[in-house]
Amino acid sequence: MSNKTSSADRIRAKKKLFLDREKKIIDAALELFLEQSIDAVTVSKIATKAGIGKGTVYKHFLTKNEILIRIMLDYEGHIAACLAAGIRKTEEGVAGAAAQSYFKARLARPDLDRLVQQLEVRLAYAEDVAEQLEELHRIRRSNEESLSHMLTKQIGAGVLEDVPPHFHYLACWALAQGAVDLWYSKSWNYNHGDISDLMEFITNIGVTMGNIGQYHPVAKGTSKNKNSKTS
Amino acid sequence: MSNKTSSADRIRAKKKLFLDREKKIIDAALELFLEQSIDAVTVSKIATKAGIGKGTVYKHFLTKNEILIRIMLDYEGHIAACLAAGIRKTEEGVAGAAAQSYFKARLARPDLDRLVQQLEVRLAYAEDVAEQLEELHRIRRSNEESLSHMLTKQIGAGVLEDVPPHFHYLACWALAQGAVDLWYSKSWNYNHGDISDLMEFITNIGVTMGNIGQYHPVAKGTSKNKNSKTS
Amino acid sequence: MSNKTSSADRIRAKKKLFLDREKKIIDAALELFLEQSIDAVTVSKIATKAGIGKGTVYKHFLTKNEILIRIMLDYEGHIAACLAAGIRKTEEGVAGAAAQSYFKARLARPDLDRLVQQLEVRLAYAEDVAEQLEELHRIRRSNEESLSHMLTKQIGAGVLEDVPPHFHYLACWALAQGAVDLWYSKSWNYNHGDISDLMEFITNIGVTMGNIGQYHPVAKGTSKNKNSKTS
Amino acid sequence: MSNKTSSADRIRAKKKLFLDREKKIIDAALELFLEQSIDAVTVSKIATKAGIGKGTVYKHFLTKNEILIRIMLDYEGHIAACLAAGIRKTEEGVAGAAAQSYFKARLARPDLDRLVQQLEVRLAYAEDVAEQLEELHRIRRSNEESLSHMLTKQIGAGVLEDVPPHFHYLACWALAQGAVDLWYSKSWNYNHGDISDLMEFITNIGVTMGNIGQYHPVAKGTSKNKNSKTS
DNA sequence: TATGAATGAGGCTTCATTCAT
DNA sequence: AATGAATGAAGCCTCATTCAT
Repeated sequence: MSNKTSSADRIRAKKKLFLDREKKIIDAALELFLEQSIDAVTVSKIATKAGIGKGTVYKHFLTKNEILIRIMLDYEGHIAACLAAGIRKTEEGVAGAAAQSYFKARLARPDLDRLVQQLEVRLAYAEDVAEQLEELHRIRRSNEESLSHMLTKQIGAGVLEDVPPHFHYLACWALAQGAVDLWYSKSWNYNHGDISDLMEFITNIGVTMGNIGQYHPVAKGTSKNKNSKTS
Repeated sequence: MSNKTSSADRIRAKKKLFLDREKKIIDAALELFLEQSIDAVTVSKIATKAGIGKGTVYKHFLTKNEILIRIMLDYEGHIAACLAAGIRKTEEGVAGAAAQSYFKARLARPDLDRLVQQLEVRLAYAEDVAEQLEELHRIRRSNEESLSHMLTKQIGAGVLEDVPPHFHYLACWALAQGAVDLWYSKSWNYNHGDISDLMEFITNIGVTMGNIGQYHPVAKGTSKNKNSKTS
Repeated sequence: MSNKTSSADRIRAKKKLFLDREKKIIDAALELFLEQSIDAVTVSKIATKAGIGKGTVYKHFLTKNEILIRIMLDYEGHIAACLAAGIRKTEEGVAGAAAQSYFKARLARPDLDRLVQQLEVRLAYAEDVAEQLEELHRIRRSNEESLSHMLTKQIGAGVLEDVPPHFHYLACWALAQGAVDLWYSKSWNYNHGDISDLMEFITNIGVTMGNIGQYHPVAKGTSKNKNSKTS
Repeated sequence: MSNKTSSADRIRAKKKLFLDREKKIIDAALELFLEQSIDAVTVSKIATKAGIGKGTVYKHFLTKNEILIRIMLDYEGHIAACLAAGIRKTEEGVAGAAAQSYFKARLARPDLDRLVQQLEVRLAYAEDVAEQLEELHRIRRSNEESLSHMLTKQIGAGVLEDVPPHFHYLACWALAQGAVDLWYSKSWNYNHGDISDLMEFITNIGVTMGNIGQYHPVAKGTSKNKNSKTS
């Protein structure tokens, strides 16, 4: 009997080892993607960084693209969960909680968020992961119904402008998307010391965009203009 | 004398032919980039599509990357010009003209705009075009001063929220960026029939974001909700 | 335990196989270089001749130039060793042993020697192997000190002409270099049947050049002039 | 009649122009070959340096190789002439004049001499200039008969060692060849300030190699060893 | 089961030569 | 006659994937 137990243990241990290795691969890939050009990341490098052999990588992922898609799925799952939580809060009465959560989630790791955007572009035409890519979109859309329901209510309440409800969340998505791009854009002179204030400013816009009625600019420490007229 | 003239003519004709060929290459590249994955576009394919030999491409561009950067520079120059025109209008009193122009310009050819975004990512680490990439950023920044000046005035006038002026145009940039992404995103269920209304909605947000005071939702035909409560 | 042993054995066998393949590549390259123009030898041809895939070559050598440099280093190492042995003999009292050894070594495989000379010219401006090229020169110079020491002694003893010691070995080097060129020169009418006698004649000069005092022409069977006046 | 004359003049002028241009091409090629790697010299560069169009080059030379061979033939013709003059002097009684002239000629422009050596290697397998290459060898051999005749006499006189006469001039050729290589070799530590003394030393060896009887080391200023025992 | 050597398709680029003007 | 744009063969190298050990 102890034999059986130890055998089961061994199997379990092996499984754990296998899963650990999978995570190692993902992490290694992620690290590499974030520190260098995407094209520069080869399967070889990933394997080396993960501390395993190149062949082993293919025991876990059928193709290189599957590693990429896996990173994307993991990330989008996380974002979707955050959004879902935000939606729940909104439904419980906290106005703007959904957008707030969404922005916060996406701006928490802008580097990773941007990476996922870029990976998506690479894989757009990849046939070997077309199905998983569809899964990715499904995850993104997973909250659409709740969002629509929520927004329709708010439109009905006169809080939000009366446009098709998806206009609201799509605009919100667009702004978040752009905010992430902005974070890493080399095109602007702005002082990067401002970055969190800037993101707060943008988040605030995202939370209130489409709102009807008085716009409430303020926000705690956003204004850094000493001699502002409103102060 | 007629000899001289015809000789000059001939040279001029040759130069024109040469420049035409350059445009042909760019156009061929563009067409291919827009219809398939960027990695799938090879110099060979470009040459074939342009109806010329592979070697000829290298008479016009030092490297493949120079073709890409050229596409980008051409485009960004156009955008910058549109923005500059908008800024002028704003300064002449047309409120929101700058943002309006900017959004219009970028959403006029969202496919091209998106391509340029993607090309930029590819070239981020390319050493052979580092300088031209810097030039690209210079073009983008070329209007920053005018923008800052204009926005500072509007902040002073109490029209815009009192934050560092660049917050305003960066937020605007972010939203435009995201709007373009949205256009081609496959992640959403929304009816693409809506697309121009949606973009108008977003543009409207872009034009008024950061504005203080009453938000004016309407816009001509934006609302398509037949049984909206406000109607 | 047998398991461990066999595992270690397997690893060792693998390593040997790998090194064997390296030798195969070198040999294939060598064979090709010796039978056709250097420019005509492509990596593809080398791989084919070695019976392996093109990509495999790059598992062993970072660039094509590294194959060339490797051939050169191997050869120069051998020559330097021969010279070193000759120097030792000279120091033990065998007059002229160093020069003798040197000539013998270089003329043992004049084709290979000449190839190395030519490869060096090709690589003179190659940036990717600049360092290894320096190593090559280091190998060549590795015996300079011993040579200088030895020659200084002989100059002191009045055996050699009193010029800076390096004059002697450089002259010797030059003659050897030229002798190799001569071997394969197509410019001369001389009967190639003579070749070894000719080389012996030259070697003899090399061994005695710079010697003071009676020159001893003879040498065993060098003279083939039947009706020479001195006979 | 003046018409005819001017027409003839014009033709003559044209011919001169044509020949001038040919020289320009050769000179440009030469200059380039001497200042950079041989492979780096393209027909384009030659044309540019010569100040003419690429196509024009092909009006003068059928292929690129013909330019190379032309450089070689010009040079070898010069060397052969120098040697011929030396031979004449020797026959007039000046001992060693032939070898002396030969060494002097080849060491006058060691860079050019070396270039020709290298070009020869490149063209060894070139089919398009095989014939001209043969011509090159013919030039080199053009003095063989005189040399043989001269040397046979000296052997008969007991001045030179009794070996086939070509042994003597081949050995001499080899040393000259090697001396040129030595000039540009990067493999040696010797002080390049010595170079002309070194070459004089080698020339001296070349002139006396194969001589029977007392070796006369000296030579005017060759010895730089202050405390030499023979002084 | 893990490994990493082997593979070869395919990308970018160069340059001698041609030929229409 | 002079030109230089056009050409495309051919070279080097990369890397995702396979497979024997």
